[in-house]
Amino acid sequence: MKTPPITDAEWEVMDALWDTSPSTAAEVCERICGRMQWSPRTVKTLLGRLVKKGVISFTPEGNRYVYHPLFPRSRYVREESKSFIERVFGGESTPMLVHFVRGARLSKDEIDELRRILDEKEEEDR
Amino acid sequence: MKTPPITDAEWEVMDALWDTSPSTAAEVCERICGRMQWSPRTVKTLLGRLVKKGVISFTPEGNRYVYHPLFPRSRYVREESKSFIERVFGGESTPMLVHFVRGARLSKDEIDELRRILDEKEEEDR
DNA sequence: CTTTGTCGATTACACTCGTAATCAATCTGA
DNA sequence: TCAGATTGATTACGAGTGTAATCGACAAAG
Repeated sequence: MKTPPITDAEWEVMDALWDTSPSTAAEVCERICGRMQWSPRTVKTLLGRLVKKGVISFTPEGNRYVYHPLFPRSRYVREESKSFIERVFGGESTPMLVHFVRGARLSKDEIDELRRILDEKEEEDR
Repeated sequence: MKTPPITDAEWEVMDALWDTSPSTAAEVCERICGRMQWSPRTVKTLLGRLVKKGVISFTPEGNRYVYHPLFPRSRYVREESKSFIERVFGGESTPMLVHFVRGARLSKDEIDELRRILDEKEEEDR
């Protein structure tokens, strides 16, 4: 099943749900309405749209709905990454890596971690 | 000067312009209308919007305009990257690097190149 | 000169997004 | 039991987007 595309505002809601689910609209709002300066209505609208898109689902519980994601976050990370790399680096992920590693500010530890990962990759390649 | 945000369709046009500029509307269309299945009208609309946004400019030449970008591509790459990392990795670029290096398929040469970059970074950090 | 094609400018139009208000049903506290 | 709070559903509405068509000016062709 293909993941439906979601917008910026919807990501915000999804992040709350991926973080803790299932959650009611009120619970989601509690986690993001402050930071986003959103009315609870806005959150409900977004939840409704996400349901209609098939990105989340819900279970009625008393008079309210308890919402839960239908896809793991990693799935969306993968797709967002793909379209980002596609658009900005023409689909080539190695130049992208070079670009970012070159531009990153990295501590000694982080540099070592990346070296370790490269070592592993070299291993498994053989 | 802050770069105005541009949409997906506008990126397509910008890519053509970054690739070869200055260019007339017809030249841009020649490069992308086929792939995008766009009418030349569409390209002209987009060029007009980009001008109005202040992303490109033009010089009248005879009865037509010759368009050119006002910002280098790298500038937009930087900003797109920032908002992507913001959204998907919560602004933390090191976890992002780890994620991508881990997931990449890299040749021996590419692994070595990345090692070299890491070495350089270690140098300059000291 | 007149016709025909092309240019940029203006206008179109349905769809999406962000941001909510309203409404009908239902729960809850007094 | 009854008024107020809360829920999801429906509706709103301006700005932005994708995708063009139309219009008036001008240039090239005949």
